[in-house]
Amino acid sequence: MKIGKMNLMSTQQERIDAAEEQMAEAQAVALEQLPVDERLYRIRHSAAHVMAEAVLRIFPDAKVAIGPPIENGFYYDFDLPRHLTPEDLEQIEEHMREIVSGDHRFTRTVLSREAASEMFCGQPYKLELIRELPDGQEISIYTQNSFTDLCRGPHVDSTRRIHPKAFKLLSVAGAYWRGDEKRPMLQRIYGTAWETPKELRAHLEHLKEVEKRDHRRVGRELDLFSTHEEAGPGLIYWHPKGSRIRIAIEDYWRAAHREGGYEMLFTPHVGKAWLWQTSGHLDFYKENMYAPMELDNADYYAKPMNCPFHIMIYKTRMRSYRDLPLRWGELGTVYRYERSGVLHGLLRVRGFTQDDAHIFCTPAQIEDEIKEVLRFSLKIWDDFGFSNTKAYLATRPPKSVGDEDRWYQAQRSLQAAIEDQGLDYELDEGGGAFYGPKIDLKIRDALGREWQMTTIQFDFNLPDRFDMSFTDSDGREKRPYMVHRALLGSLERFFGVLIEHYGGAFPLWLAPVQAVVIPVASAFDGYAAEVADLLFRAGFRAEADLSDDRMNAKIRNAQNTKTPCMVIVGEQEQQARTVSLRTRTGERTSNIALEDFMRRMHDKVVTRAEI
RNA sequence: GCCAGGAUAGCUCAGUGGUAGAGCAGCUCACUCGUAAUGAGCAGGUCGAGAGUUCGAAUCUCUCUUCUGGCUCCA
Repeated sequence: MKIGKMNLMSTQQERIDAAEEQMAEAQAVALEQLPVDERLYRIRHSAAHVMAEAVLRIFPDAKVAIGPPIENGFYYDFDLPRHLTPEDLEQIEEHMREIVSGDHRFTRTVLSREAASEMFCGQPYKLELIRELPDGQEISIYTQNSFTDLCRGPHVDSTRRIHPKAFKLLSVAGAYWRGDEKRPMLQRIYGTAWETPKELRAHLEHLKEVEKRDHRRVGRELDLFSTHEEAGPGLIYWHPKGSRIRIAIEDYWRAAHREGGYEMLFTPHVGKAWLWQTSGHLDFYKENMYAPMELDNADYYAKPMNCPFHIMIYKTRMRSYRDLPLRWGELGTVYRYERSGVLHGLLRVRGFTQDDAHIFCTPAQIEDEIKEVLRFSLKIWDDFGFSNTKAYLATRPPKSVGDEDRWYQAQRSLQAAIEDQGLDYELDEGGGAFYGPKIDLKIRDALGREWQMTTIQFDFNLPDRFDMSFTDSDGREKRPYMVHRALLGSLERFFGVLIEHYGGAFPLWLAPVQAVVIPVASAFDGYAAEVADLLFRAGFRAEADLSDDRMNAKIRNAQNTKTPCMVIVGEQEQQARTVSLRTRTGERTSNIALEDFMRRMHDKVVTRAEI
C-alpha cells in the first residue's frame, strides 16, 4: 500500500544515495553548487571525521565507533581509556582548528571486504560494521590528513571547507554501542557546525533562548509548579498560579468537547488484576505499571491507561448501532513507571493526566469519525496558538492482531482524514502498534521545535479481549471499532510545551494573573483594591499589588512575571473612576473608564486575543 | 536502568582539610513616590542522606537519594 509523500523519514537515505551517484561521476563536486542542507550535511559529517582525528591524537589507542551528522551538528562515539573532561573538549577543539586550517583533502577509496577488515584490524567496532555490511555493497573509506574512516560519505573536498570558527564542541555523554544497553557504553562527543561563524553565533544564541524558556526555570520563576524528591520524583505539584492556567485549559477543553459531541466520564484510579489481565496490560505493559497493592486478597493496580475503564462502562448494557458513535472523554490521571534516568520536568513524568477519549463506532461511521476527530484536534491546536502541525501516519507492523480488511479500512480512513485536512504528513510504514494503525500529530513551537502531542489510534485488540459488541440494523451482534485519542497528550506535558512556546508570556485568556492593579502610592491602595475586586468579581484573574514596594518596582515585578495588564491607579484615576493601562508589551493608555476596560478585557479573553 | 557531571540559605552562586559567604527573595523600620529595582537594619544553612579516613571534613573515600546532559537519528 502506497500512501502519500515520503518526506523526512527517508530523506537522509535518499540524500546519501543521490550524493553517492554524484560522487561516482565526479569526486569533487563544487560545494557551492549543492543545496544548503547538503552542504551542511557534508560539513558536519566531515567535522565528525576531523574530531575523530583530533581525539586519536590525544588518545592514540582510542577505539572509534560511529560519527554521523545530526540536526545542527554531529557526534562521534569513542571507546576511551578514561573519561573526558571539559578541558579535553577544549583541547580537541584546538586540534580540530589546527587540522581544518590545513587544506587536507578528503579522498575516497573503494576496497574489498578483506582489505577493509585488514585496514581496521585494531578497531573492533569498525570490524563489526564491516561484517554486517550486506554482500555486494561497495565498501568505501575516506581519508583526510592522518585519519581514515570507514564511511559511505559524502564529504567536503577539503578540511578547509570547515570554518575554524564555525563549529563548537558542546557536550560529552554516555551512549551505548548501537543504542543497546547490553553493549558497551561509549563516550559520545556532540558538536555543532555551520558554514559561517555568524551562523554558529546565531545557533548558540538560539540555545541560550531555549535555556531561558526552559519550563523548569520559568515554572519556578512564575511559581507555577514543583516536584519533590522527598515525595517522589516525576510527580507534579501544581501551584496556585499553575493551577489557574490548568483550570483555564480544562474549562476550554471541556467546552470544546461538549460542542464536539463528547460525553465526559470519571473513572477510578485503580483496578483489580482481572481488569489488567483481560486488557493484556499485565502481559505486555507490566514493566511500566506501578506495583500492585493488596486489598482483601486481591491485587489492585494504579491505572496506566483509561481505556479498560471506559470499556467497562460500554459493557454495562446492550449497545445498538443507533447509540453509536459514542465519544467519551476523560481527564484521566494515570501512573506509569518511567526509568529514573528519563524523567524530565513536566515533559516526562510518572503521574499525569491524559486528555483521553475513546470513540466507539460502526464500520460505516469510522471514516467520518476519524475526519471529525482530526478536524477537532487541529481546531484546538489552533486555539492554543499552534498552527504548524504535521501528521505521521503509522501503518501495520509485521506482528499484529486484527484482520487485513479492518487494518486496510482503518488505514484508509486515517489517510483520507489527513488528506481531507490538507495536512502535510509522513508515512511510517510498519510503525503502528500491534493492535492498530495511528496518526500522531507533531506541533511546532515558537522556537521551531517539534513536539509529538496528539495520537489518534485504532485498537483491534481491546474490543476482542473484552468481547465488546453492538447490535447492528440487521439484528446481528457485531464488534464495534474503537479509537483511542489523546489530544493534548497529557496536561503536564502540554503545560511544559505551552510554557516554552510562550516563554511564560501566556496569552491573556491563559495568563495566571491577567491584570495586576498598581497604585502609584500607598494613598491609593484603597482604590486599587476596589478595582482589583471589581475585576475579580467580573471573573478575571486580577489582584492588587499592595506591597511596600514603590510603583516602579511593582511594574518591574509584573513585567518579570509577564503579567499582560498592569492597571495603574492614582489621584486622577480615583477621581474619575478610571484606570490607566500598561501592557507587558509597553503600550500605555491613560484614563480608561472602568466599564470600558472590563469590556475590553472580556472581548480579548473570549476571542483569545492579546489585550 | 546505564555513563558522565552536579547537589552549599527560598532562588542564583562563591567557598579544595582549620570558626559557613554574597546578591536577590523574606521580615522590620523609615520613605509616600505617575510607568522596569528607595534606603537602612534583621533573620535565614546538620553544606542532599548515611558511613568511613583524619586531631579536625562543605572540602578526601565509599554507599544511597535526587537533578542535569545523553543512551533513535545505523560506516
